[in-house]
Amino acid sequence: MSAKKLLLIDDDLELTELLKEYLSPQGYEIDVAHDGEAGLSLATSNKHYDLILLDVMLPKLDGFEVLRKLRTSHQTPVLMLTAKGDDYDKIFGLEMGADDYLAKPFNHRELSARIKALVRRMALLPNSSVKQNLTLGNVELSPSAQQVSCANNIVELTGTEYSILHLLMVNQGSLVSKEDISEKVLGKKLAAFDRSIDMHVSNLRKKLAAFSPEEKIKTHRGAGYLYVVPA
Amino acid sequence: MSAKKLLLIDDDLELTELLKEYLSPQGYEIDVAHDGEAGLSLATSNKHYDLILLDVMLPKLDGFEVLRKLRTSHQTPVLMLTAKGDDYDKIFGLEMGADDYLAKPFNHRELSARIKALVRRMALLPNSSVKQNLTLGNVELSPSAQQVSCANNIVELTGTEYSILHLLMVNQGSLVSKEDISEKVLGKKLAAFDRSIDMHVSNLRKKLAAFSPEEKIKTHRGAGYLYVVPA
DNA sequence: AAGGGAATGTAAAGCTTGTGTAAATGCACC
DNA sequence: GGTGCATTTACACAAGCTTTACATTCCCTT
Repeated sequence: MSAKKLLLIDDDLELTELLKEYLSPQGYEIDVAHDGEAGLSLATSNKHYDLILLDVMLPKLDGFEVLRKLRTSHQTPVLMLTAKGDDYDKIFGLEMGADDYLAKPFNHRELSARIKALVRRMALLPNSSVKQNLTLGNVELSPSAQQVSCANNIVELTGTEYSILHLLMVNQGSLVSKEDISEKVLGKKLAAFDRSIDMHVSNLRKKLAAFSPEEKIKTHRGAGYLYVVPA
Repeated sequence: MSAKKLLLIDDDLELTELLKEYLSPQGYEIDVAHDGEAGLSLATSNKHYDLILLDVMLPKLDGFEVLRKLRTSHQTPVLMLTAKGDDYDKIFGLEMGADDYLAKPFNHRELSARIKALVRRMALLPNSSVKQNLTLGNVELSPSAQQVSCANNIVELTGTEYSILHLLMVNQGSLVSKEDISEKVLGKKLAAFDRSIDMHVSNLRKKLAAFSPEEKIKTHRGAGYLYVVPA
């Protein structure tokens, strides 16, 4: 198991130094950003952090904003930190997609335990360590670049289209319901008469068909979609 | 997506009732156990909870013990609750494999938010249910894809046809009445002069016959249908 | 053995509903 | 205000479930 990479986003220089010194010996690699913009840019870089520690009070872009923007493209676990022990803040952060929340001042051993719990849990996820390319037929999907090529042509996909294709390809040969797609890709329950998944699939098919005629995403009426690998 | 199943293990009857009433309307199915042994036994049953809420102070088997034993076989996410807000307890729980820790008395909205965060994160796991294929003779039925192949040809079936075939194959060698088929597949009682089951069976036979001549679905006049596997 | 009625087989028509997709709208970001 | 993407709206279409209609088969009765 390689060292886990953490990103610490906090403007308190004293605290970041302290945490760095405290966590490094525990086998973590730690990068630090001191404002929201720098943090977001690191978080969305190709460094692939295992966990982000995010302060709420930040210059340039506050913690909630960083989280919101991050979640439009990344699912990296986030542990939020805050000076305010305020319940409302906690709830807000968690609902926005944070995985945990700790109020300052915190017991450093509790922080360490919570980091460990999150990292441990994430390690159970598939592909968390190695993001390898996924090739099926003439479609190749590279998670590191969030890019797809089909018959050696680069296909320009939006983030959502990419995520749907990824989900379908990972579950290749198995049916994936629209409910599942909605929850895993859009992060919300599928509402009645919601057609957005259909639209994304439609666009996805159109883009893939431009380079590869054979049908890859099959519809199972009333059940969901299915990615089939051509024999 | 079906409702998330939670298991609440706590001996405080008042609290469990309260939580049940608070969480049920939010779309969770909640089972309750009032001591450690009952809780552990439910947790390790085949109910497959999405999340376990575990009190520390419990009769018969304390929360830490429940967690320790659970973790020898299961990875179900656990959120621990405790009357003591003591940091040492928190750290101990988290290090033992809990995913989160909340001290009583807690803000119910914070609990709700933390449950949501854990469930959301777990939903990113791949579909764990590994459904086994069912093969009889040269007919192979794959539940994950809701697809059937016969003599290695993919047979295009509608959802209803698939369900009927599945039902008949599961009950291979024994008779299945039209009443049963109607109730289990169509979800309604069979009405007099209703011919729709006959139609589905007719279409099913036609599609299977295209790849395999021998008769597979036999009619028992006045009784129902029967899937026979050739000797 | 023959006739008749009831259950079944199935083609075709009817009807409901999910799906494909263009276009409009909304929304955030620049 | 323009761009890019997600979502909603709208409508046509097609899939597939059910009904109808008639042919056929199977028993049961005589």
